[in-house]
Amino acid sequence: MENLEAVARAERNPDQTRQRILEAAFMEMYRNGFQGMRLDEVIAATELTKGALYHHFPNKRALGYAVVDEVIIPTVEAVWLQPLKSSAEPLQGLIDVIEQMPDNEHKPPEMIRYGCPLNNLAQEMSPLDEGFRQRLDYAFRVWQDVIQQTLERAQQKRHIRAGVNCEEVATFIMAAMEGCIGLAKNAQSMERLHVCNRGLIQFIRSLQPQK
Amino acid sequence: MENLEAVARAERNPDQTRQRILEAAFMEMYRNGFQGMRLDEVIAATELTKGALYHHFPNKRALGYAVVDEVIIPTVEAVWLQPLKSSAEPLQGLIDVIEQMPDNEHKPPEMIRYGCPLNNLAQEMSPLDEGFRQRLDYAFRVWQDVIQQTLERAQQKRHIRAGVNCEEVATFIMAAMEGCIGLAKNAQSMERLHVCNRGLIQFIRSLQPQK
DNA sequence: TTAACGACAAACCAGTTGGTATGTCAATAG
DNA sequence: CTATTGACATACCAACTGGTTTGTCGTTAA
Repeated sequence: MENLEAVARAERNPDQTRQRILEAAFMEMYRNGFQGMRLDEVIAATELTKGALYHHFPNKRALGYAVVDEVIIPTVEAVWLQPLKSSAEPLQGLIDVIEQMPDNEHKPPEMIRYGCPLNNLAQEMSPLDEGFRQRLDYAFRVWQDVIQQTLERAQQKRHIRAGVNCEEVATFIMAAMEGCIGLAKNAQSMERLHVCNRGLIQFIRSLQPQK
Repeated sequence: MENLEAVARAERNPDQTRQRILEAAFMEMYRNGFQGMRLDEVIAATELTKGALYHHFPNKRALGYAVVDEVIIPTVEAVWLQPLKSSAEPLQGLIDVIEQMPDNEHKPPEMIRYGCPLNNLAQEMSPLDEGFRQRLDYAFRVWQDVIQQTLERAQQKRHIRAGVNCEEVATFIMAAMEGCIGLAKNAQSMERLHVCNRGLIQFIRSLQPQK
């Protein structure tokens, strides 16, 4: 009785099944893009069936949206935003996040090989699908806000000059980070990521007051 | 006789046919990515047939490679590199190129809507196909070299500090440019491109000697 | 004059893809 | 005890997609 229930619970757990689908779909989208993701591959990875997938998601697009909302955005928040929010030294915290970028989130090769999941999807889908675009734009704006707040904290501590336009600079830093990752991904070179990041850090340091 | 030849030449011009295919394929790839490009759409745009397409290109991938080699790379050279090479004032020339970015190459909306053809393809294909990756990596390196040479000229003219590492900075500038375009594309906002570009120009100005 | 060839056209094909219709089965409500 | 429902499984399909085969026709070389 107990045993049977346990088995049944293990085999039939809708929330867990849904989560497995989301994670498999994320990996497929990360590697092949949304258009390149094949539902058959998601099914194979989850060891489920097409019926199961279409029970949880009405179509491919809805699955893609759910991956953005429930996987990508929470991951960005956890990996990029949380460390910034919680750093006591805002400017150094920002530099630390950039320097630790390659080690973060996924194993190092993953990031060099496939780039940033958020930006990948944005570049692929934003001209093609307004639903994707809006979701990804939201993610970028949240991210930018956190960078901006970090810069403003640094400004209050006199770690960067008073004349610096924090909103403008935050926009640029975020764009530059994505640019660095993209370039390193195309070169398939960790060295290139480091070189590029050093340029970015040099920019951030240039915001400091001249002694 | 003359007339017949002229008609025949107009209707049967292999080089021109090939070029028409390349241009139509480029537009399809620019809008939908390589994987998203449908050969049927290329055929429809050229008003040719599948037989004609496969007469000029052995398969889809070879067509994609040819688009990179014969359309994208020459365009990058003409639009981005030539102005830099020929500018008498290197540093201001670099800034001008960035400021005129939205107007350049294609009509303004085109660039905001679909981004940079080179970077789009790089982000989509570099993890999936080594042939694409190498071609696009070559394009990025040529581009970077030109920026680096421009910076070195500026350095000789004492327009930027002697201590600046021109290779590192060139890498970063190129990455940041792509990042700015990508961000603006996701936001579908020209204003955002300008904001982001101002950050980049601020960085370039920070390389100047302090007075 | 004719055989070969280059440049395409038309028709066709096999594999893949997103999506659907139907069936099964255990849990739960009444 | 039974009807219903949620959570899947199985089988299937129409549309599409890259690619191939075969055919046409004007030009060119021998």
